[in-house]
Amino acid sequence: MSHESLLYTVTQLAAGLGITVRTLHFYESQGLISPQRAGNTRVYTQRDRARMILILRGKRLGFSIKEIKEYLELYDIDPTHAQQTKALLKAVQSRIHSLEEQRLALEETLIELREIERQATDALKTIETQPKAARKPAVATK
DNA sequence: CTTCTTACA
DNA sequence: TGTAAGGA
Repeated sequence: MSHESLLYTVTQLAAGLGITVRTLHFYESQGLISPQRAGNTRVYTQRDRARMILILRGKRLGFSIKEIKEYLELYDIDPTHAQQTKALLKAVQSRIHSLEEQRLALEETLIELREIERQATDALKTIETQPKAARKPAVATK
């Protein structure tokens, strides 16, 4: 396994992943990655890079740092990846369910807003149609 | 100039 | 996560 030695500096890895150095420091502070150190300077390995790719995907799909961290921890131990795969499936199904609930709530909100929009539009149409003489100002004109 | 930590937004 | 600050 001689390919496990490709190393990166913070700047290189950040650029390669399309993120900032600050982001790498952030995930490290959250315990999701733990790069080696050459003195006090961080040295990232291929493994760190692979983990970051998983982290970024998890974030993109809406998972919390905690959830992503738990998944990565399982990924480390269980070699067969059986346990983490089951956990992943569960988390993914949960996320799908959550998003579907949000979609339902969103659709109901849109229905209500469109109803209000319709009523307001009708009300204005009625008002604008009335002759000026028929309108009664709420406040007397100076 | 690059990197690191700490802290606040 | 961005940004700023201060040190190595």
